Amino acid sequence: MLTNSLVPKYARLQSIIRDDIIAGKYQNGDAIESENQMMKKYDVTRTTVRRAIDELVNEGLLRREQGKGTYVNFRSIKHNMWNFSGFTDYALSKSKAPVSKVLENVCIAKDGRQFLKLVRARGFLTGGDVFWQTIDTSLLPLDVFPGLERHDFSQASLYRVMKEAYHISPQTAELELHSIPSDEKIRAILNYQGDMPFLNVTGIVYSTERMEIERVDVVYNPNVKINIVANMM
Amino acid sequence: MLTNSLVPKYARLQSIIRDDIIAGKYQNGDAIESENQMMKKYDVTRTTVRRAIDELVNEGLLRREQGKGTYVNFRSIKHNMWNFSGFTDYALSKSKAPVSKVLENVCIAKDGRQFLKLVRARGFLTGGDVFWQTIDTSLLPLDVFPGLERHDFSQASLYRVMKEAYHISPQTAELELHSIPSDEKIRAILNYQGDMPFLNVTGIVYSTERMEIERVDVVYNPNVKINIVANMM
DNA sequence: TAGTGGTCTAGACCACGGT
DNA sequence: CCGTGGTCTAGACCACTAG
Repeated sequence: MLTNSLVPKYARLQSIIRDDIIAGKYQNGDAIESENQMMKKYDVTRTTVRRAIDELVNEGLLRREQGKGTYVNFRSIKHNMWNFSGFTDYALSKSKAPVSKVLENVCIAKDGRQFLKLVRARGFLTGGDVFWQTIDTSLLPLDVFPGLERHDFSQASLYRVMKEAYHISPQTAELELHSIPSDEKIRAILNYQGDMPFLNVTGIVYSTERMEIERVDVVYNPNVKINIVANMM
Repeated sequence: MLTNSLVPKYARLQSIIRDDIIAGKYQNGDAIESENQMMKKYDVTRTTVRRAIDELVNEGLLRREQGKGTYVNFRSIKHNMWNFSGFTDYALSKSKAPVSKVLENVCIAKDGRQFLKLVRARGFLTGGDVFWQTIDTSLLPLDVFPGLERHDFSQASLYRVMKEAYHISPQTAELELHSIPSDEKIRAILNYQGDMPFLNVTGIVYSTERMEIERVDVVYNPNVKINIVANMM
């Protein structure tokens, strides 16, 4: 059933199950086939079946119940993230497909300098659905990054372009945390149905040479878990 | 090394590794021991080692690189203007008079342990007026701090008591950020007139000996500026 | 080439839930 | 009782990285 290929078996099985769920083969709350059934059906070991299911549980699409079965679970997704090291790398490190939608991309003047204003919705693509995580607004000084406005940031990673095209790396961010009220525009962009207010982080990113390279403003989907580790000494 | 118990081996190994990271045995970016080394050291199979590491990768604390190793991934906050290094010291450093009002001070049981639950409003006294900054809820394990409930925390600094009476110092906090809706009770306690939602930080504080010494839940007055410096490399 | 992580097999025993 | 998911062993082969 699952013959050899470049992509691992567990990943292909994962896609098969996810497609079944998205296609509506199972309804929300339905039990999927048992691990034993899948072993035989796809001629793989239980380890491989479990790995495929593990990934889907992590995506939030499935839920296990010991002694009973594995159930379809359409609910909010939890991600641990602290995305100032770059959303793209974060997504890839979790084997998720990062998606960016450019909402605004203009050159503006501020404080006597020219900036590229870049507004993007960021999310993960999973089985045809996008789970929107953040709305990122970046102000990028064009005297530091001349020609930056010609990149397509729906595809390219901002920090990767900084490093590879300009040889500038972000090092430190000075940030300020806010809580902001629920807002219809934000809710629409993030496709967020709940009533919670939003977490908003603004600040300035500095390069290894202590140059100011970005002013950031990030609004997080309340479904995103944001964890940090603070040193107290 | 990992003898039988109720909690699975991979989870205990996971805790060991995480504690090592939090305790600073590895710096950010350091490679941890290889899977093979851990197999021998803890006398478990590679599957178990990998499971423990998988969980930590999922938490965002580790990152794997094929052919190279597994690296510590957390981004520590360099210095924080907020309360986790001690509200009292923070206030004094700003030449303000700290004020605490104890809202609740009870012993409770949770997870089979006894805790002191301490709820305090914290603020600055300026010209006869108090500007309330935060509402701190602390759960303090009484097996770690026997007799803690006899202190008067409207006067005493919690962290000072920890250090001086118990010789235990907070070192690291693992925190989660939330935005929570405006709430009449909170508004009343903080004497906050506006309509902004609140920033809420919850987490666990660890001592220099990697012991869990406090569970915190802090709600901030929206008038408070919360700044952090994040290291991105 | 030696060491690392990535995948996979073929078993085993356990705890839990429902019949 | 049987079937479910939860944990674990003891291997194997692979792809990748670095000296």
